[in-house]
Amino acid sequence: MTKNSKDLRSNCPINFAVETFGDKWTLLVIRDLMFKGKRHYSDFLASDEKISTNILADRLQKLDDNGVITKSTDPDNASKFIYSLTEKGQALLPAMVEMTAWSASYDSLTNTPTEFLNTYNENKEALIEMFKAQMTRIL
Amino acid sequence: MTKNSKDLRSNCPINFAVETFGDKWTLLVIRDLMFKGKRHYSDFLASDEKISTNILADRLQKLDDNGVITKSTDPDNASKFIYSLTEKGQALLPAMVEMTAWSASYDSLTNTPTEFLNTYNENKEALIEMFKAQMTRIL
DNA sequence: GACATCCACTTGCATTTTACAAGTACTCTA
DNA sequence: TAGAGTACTTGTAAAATGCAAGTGGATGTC
Repeated sequence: MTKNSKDLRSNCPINFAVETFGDKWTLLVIRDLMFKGKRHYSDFLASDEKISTNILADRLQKLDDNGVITKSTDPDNASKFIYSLTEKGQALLPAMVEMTAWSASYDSLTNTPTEFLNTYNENKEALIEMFKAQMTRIL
Repeated sequence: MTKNSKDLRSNCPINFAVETFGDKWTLLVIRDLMFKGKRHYSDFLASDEKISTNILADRLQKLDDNGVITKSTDPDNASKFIYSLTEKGQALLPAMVEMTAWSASYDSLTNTPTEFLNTYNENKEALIEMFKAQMTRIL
């Protein structure tokens, strides 16, 4: 098996998505990068869902392998690394917004601000553009 | 723990999505219902990714528990069951379309028709409406 | 009305993945 | 140069998954 042979179960796009982020943790890391401005290993560890350190290390490695994030040394502190979304990772924004809208609609306990759904319903594309601009500022 | 206590790791909408369909199989079942017109247990078993029967039974049960699908007896054959998407399940369509568009853009081996991305880029909402109409016809 | 078949599972068990706790190597800070 | 911080790795128990086989209630066939 060569490095580029991904050996997926099928070439269905939904399966590609599942094989990239279909587990209990990967989307939470992407969320932290995309919406919460987290960049350092310890930032992800500190998230509410309490990812364990070995799983975090594994997921960051896989996201890097899959070209969704990149890892670089922090210019402000050589003992730290900065993780950030690649263009491929940033391109998940519309999917993330749709998942958020779905959960906000069906989870009675959601912490999503009501303004999110309002804006989503009024002008979905504007909402996505707003997050895109925010993401660009963060990265 | 009562029946309605879901005991989620957090109330973040992305986490709600992850806890609903964040595993290697659930989205594939939803895909089969949403885009492939599959309805019977044996249809899901026959999908390319080769889900095993105990996992399928488990995922169908969980999707039912979570109100994403319903199970009813097939009027044409009393020994068969029909699984179908609830309104909550159908509401995942925009997220599924976005995931498909993402995979179609970044998976060089994708089997997504090129027409999908063309239509997506030209008029995303029309694409979603088209699939919504197709879904209504299927169900 | 017995008998095989179909369908939707369930069960048992080996393998893989995940969770939790502890430890390590490298870097920065005083 | 001692101590703290950061990003991991390692060990191991628990849980989830994969695979093969079995079960029980219709259904169809003679």
